[in-house]
Amino acid sequence: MNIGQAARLSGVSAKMVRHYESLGLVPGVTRSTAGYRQYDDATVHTLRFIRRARDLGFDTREIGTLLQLWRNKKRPSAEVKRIAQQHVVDLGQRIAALQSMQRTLTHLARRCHGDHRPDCPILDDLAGDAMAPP
Amino acid sequence: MNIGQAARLSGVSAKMVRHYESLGLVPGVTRSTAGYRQYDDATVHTLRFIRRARDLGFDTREIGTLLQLWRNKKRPSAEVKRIAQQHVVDLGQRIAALQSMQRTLTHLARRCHGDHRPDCPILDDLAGDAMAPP
DNA sequence: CTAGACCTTGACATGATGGCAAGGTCTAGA
DNA sequence: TCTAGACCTTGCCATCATGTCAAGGTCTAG
Repeated sequence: MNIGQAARLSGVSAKMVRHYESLGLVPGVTRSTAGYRQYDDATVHTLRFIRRARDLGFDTREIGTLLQLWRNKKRPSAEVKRIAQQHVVDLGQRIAALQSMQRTLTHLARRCHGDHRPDCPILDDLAGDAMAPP
Repeated sequence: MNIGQAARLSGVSAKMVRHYESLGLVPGVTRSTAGYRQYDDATVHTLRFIRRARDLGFDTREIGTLLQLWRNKKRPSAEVKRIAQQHVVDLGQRIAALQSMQRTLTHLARRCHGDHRPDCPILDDLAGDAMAPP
């Protein structure tokens, strides 16, 4: 099958299929006489794996490692688990950072009148004139 | 003062000071005869404003708007509040997406033995062989 | 034979930031 | 006065995952 169909079946855009190939995540593709990439079900399966891993927030480096482990029938599951747990920690840090921003902004917005008047604790905070706690 | 000192005082790297200038976030800088950018306290104040806004996750477009409002003494605070609240919503969406990933991965990792054996629900999930719920 | 769908490569853009390189300038100390 | 070292300038490249566009080749159904 051609790249378009592989893309449709896997949920990965044709562009990204080529990109993953250039990164070495998908093994060497065979080509038709005209130079078209030819895919089989196994490759589509790999692409779906990549897609799912991306959806879970893994970056391409991590996905490369996961693919190796997936292919290695003698892998120790501990290694997979370690990667997953590290990723859970990373996600937690990113979540915490965003939550901290959100908390601050929510508090500031609550104290802002939000009418035609110009005075605004949000701008005051950004400008560094932090008010004393109430 | 030169760019290095302005950078130190504002917490914005010299590189980014120049970048914000190119984006028009900081007003035209005066130059010394040798071509060095010269800054005053007002500009440092603006740079601190930008830094704080970045720390709260605003992108440069939003920061541009916030700066305009900050400079406009007749601004309606409602407009600032609207931007802040929209940003809170955006943050919420990003947080939710990350939390969803984190939840999924945490569940999968919990079910993974994490020892020398190769079978691993994490890889099974990525490969699409989702197991039926227990 | 041809229109239209599909494929190829390659270049450029995003957004915020870092790094490097080649060259000019300023300042304190010998 | 010379000089080392710190500082400044511009400009280009890289990141990361993804999209878009362009110019050109190929395939297929009518």
